[in-house]
Amino acid sequence: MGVTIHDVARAAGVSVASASRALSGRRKVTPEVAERVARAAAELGYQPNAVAKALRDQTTGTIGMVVPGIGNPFFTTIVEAVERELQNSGTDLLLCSSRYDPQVEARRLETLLARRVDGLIISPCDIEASVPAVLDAARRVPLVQLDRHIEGGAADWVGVDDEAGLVLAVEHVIAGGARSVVFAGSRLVSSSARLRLSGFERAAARAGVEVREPLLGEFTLEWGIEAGRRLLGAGPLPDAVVCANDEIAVGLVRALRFGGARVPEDVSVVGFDDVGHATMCDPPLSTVRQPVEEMAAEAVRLLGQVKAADPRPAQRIAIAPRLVVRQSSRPVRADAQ
Amino acid sequence: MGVTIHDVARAAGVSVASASRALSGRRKVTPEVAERVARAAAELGYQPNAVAKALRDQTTGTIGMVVPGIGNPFFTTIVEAVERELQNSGTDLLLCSSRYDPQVEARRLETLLARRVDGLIISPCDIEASVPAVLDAARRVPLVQLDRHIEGGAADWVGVDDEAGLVLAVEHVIAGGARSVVFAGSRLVSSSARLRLSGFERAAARAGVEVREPLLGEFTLEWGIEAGRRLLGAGPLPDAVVCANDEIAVGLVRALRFGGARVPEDVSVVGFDDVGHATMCDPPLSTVRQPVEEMAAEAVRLLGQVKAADPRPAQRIAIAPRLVVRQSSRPVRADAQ
DNA sequence: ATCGATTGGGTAATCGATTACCCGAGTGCC
DNA sequence: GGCACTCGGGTAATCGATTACCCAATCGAT
Repeated sequence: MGVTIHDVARAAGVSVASASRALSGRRKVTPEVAERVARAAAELGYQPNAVAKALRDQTTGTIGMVVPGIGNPFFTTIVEAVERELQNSGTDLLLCSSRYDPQVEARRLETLLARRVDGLIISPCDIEASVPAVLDAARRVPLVQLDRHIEGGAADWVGVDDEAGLVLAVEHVIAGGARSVVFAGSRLVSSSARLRLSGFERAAARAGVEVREPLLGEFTLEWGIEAGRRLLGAGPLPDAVVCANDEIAVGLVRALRFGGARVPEDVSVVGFDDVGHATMCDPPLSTVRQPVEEMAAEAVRLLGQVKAADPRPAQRIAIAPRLVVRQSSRPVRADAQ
Repeated sequence: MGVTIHDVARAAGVSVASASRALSGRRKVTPEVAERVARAAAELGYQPNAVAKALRDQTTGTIGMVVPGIGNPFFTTIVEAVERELQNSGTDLLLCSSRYDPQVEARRLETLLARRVDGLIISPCDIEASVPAVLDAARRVPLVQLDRHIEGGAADWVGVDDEAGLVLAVEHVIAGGARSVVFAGSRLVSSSARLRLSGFERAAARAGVEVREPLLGEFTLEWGIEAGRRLLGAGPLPDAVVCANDEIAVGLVRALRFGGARVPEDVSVVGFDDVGHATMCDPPLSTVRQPVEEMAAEAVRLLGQVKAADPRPAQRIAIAPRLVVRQSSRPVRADAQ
């Protein structure tokens, strides 16, 4: 363990400078030297020490990513997309989970900064509580928020247009004939949770349909099941339930069916995200697709342009979502509208 | 950006040695010096450079983990468990996905080694093709295999006793009255895939029941659905299907029900893993539970003991799985056996 | 008073790779 | 032949934190 460039240089009978130059090709050496160094490196199994290189170059070839949790399939999908995107540029990803806890999130950011990552991509777990840690990090290193963001708009962000997505979903169920709608989402702790609710409310109000009290819990299958139970226990069902993500929608459909309701005949259900198993549940879920690949590519591209403590105004790139109609919502009626 | 210990020392009016000692507490300094250094560090917002520290100490406080993919809920669960386990010792996790590709896996190992991780935890994607990269890595740094492993037994391993788990599952469905059984698993590219099949075959042969041709594909929901379709298209259903993981089982149940078969009345279905949504599908899935927390704890503990190129024989720690009976399998009949 | 030990602080080496800087040899041109 | 360049190689500084080593001051004991 621990073959250094000095060992290679000695074995090749040249100076460390020549060895380094031969290996990196950043300055010319005679073919003779190049040959000897290459042979020595191969024989000794030399592998450059990335730590030393990072110290000298003041750059680690690493970017840090912090997401609320990797249990949620949306985040695993976006992590994979970011990793794929980075691979092209030879940078590695240090992945951390904040476990939906702003304190853990702040600690993870600290250690990523101590490890001198070249940049950060973060989906802040809490729209308010995450503010100080995120702004502090953005002051020290290029940072881009992906999907979720903190309030105030002071840091760059790439994500889907949450409000527009919910408008699509609401207009779709109304076009299918729904006269009463309800929103099943998450407590309003994240930007996604808030914007999706407000998009829902705006579209529903504009359409003039009956709007029930929203059901707010977690972004999980469990909460979807619970929300379905509550709907069943609260008198006549609404015509449509619009959910803040697919997990909730899948759980909700399951609970409604278990309680004897038919989907979509009695109730239309629409999800959000279109990752994971939306195509493979029963019935296949109508949902709003987030363009995950595009978001990841855009985040990486933007990260390359951002500088730490950038004085220029923060960019906010909202990518348009797309409605994907499957079988959990009633088809659009010819006489609608 | 870039406050160094020299800056702190200058601001405090002491040498870098004193500053370092005051901050680390590894040698005594006068209260006066301690106070001035602490104040200077706080005022300047000093944060030690982990890269420089790693170079000097020859240890990075980081361990690398390579799993086949984070789309599979079993791996996300085990990653989370390992991360929790490591957090206590203050070490960070560099997580990589091999995407089920031995070449990608080898490259990821290379970069983790270049970054001088203090250890590696790996679930090798291919029982044969992963051999050279894993053995090479084990020669250079402490390495523990978790869950999957390479053939030959040359590297340490922690996991569940796959064969024993399948025996539990088979004996359970037979106790429930099954006279014909089939295995739905994955192509035999990983140790898990092979051992689970062999456990199945051994138990079924011993019980003397009819054994159909196994269905081998991927560890995914999609493959479970496909496997279910194939069963439906191949004449009379077997009494029981034992699956290599829960994803397959959930997909298979869905396909069978869609095709009109009743679970568990017509067919018993048993999964493996008991992570993710086994409790929340319909019907709740009977499965073999992997003690993920315990496996993660054991892997981290073992990693602390392993040395690179350890001459002592490799350890193989197989933790006993536990059968969890829910509603996808017929209950054990009083008259059985 | 003197000697040895202890205490606390400073200087500089160290980790490994890169590269600024310097130097000698060779080349081309007048 | 002499001058200006180019080319390729070597020496040592650099990145930042830690610590081996050294030194001065103080204290206690004889």
